[in-house]
Amino acid sequence: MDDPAGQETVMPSVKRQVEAFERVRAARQSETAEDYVELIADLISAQGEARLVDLAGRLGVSHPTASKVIDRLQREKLVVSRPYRSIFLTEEGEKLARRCKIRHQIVTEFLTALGISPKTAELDAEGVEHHVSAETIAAFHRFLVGQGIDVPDLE
Amino acid sequence: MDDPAGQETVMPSVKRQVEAFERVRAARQSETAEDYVELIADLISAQGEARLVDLAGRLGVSHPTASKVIDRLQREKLVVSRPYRSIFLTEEGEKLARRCKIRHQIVTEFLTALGISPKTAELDAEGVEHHVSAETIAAFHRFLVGQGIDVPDLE
DNA sequence: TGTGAAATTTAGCAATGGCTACATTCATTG
DNA sequence: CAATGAATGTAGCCATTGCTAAATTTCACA
Repeated sequence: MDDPAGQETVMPSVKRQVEAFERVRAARQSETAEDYVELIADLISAQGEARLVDLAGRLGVSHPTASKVIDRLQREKLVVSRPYRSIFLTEEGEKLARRCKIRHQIVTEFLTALGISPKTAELDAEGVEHHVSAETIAAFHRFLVGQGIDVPDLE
Repeated sequence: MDDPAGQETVMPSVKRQVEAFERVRAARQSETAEDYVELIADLISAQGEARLVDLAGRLGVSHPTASKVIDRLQREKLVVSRPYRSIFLTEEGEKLARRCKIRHQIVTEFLTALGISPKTAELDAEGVEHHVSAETIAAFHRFLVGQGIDVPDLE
């Protein structure tokens, strides 16, 4: 009983749809890590160090929650911290943070260039950034360059 | 110790950043519901009914997993199903599905119009769609219309 | 009509990320 | 140098969404 007569069925192939959902689930896995790592990098550059309180405060989350995530990131070698001390990024964490920051900027500027208000652009970018592929980022970048907007290079 | 001298600190305000992260967390809550509801609508329109197996198959997930999510959606009054029977949408579920489908289409067509390959556009749209605000959807829509591309109305 | 395969449900496990409440450590300052 | 308040850690709860394995129901067909 596939696609009964007279019905325009516009569904993606099972294979592609499964692939899409798998990618979304994978992104969900990395989203939290990316947000934390990016924030930690920002805090270090803004305040010289990243404390748990500030992280939790910026994320709008309780400190025990932030603490648990930091534990996970430490297990995943993205972050280092000693008890009661502030949080540092590993090499790998720094690399991830850099990539995320560039991607975040491109998405934000792209949305702004489309005529979206700065506030909405920032709010949406925070969610969208984790789901845009390299190809899409490249397209956003191309668009910005085409508009004569100066934007960080893609390495 | 805010913004030490000689350091260009480009961080959003705490308030806005918290708001952004809160919105992302809220979106995570609704993402699953939206994906399921949209899929159920598609399956019903394509095959006349939505069975658990097909749902799970399309999502790339085990059926017990899909079953648990359906339970939740039923608690949330988006879906109805009797034991061992196929799955239906409530009024509310149908409304949600319609909104999601339109949004999904606009995002996909927008990405495609930007020059992104159809495959990537579909893959990325699946993740992005849950994180674009009404304002951003409107901007995408405007862009498509500006390109002379025909696209469903925003109701 | 009976039976076996397919679909669904149920039980139970794990990881993640929320939370509150409480314990501990650090660091400032009186 | 001791005390107090802020920061951090720990324990334990919950919901969600993954999974596998096993029980149950439905249904089609021999």
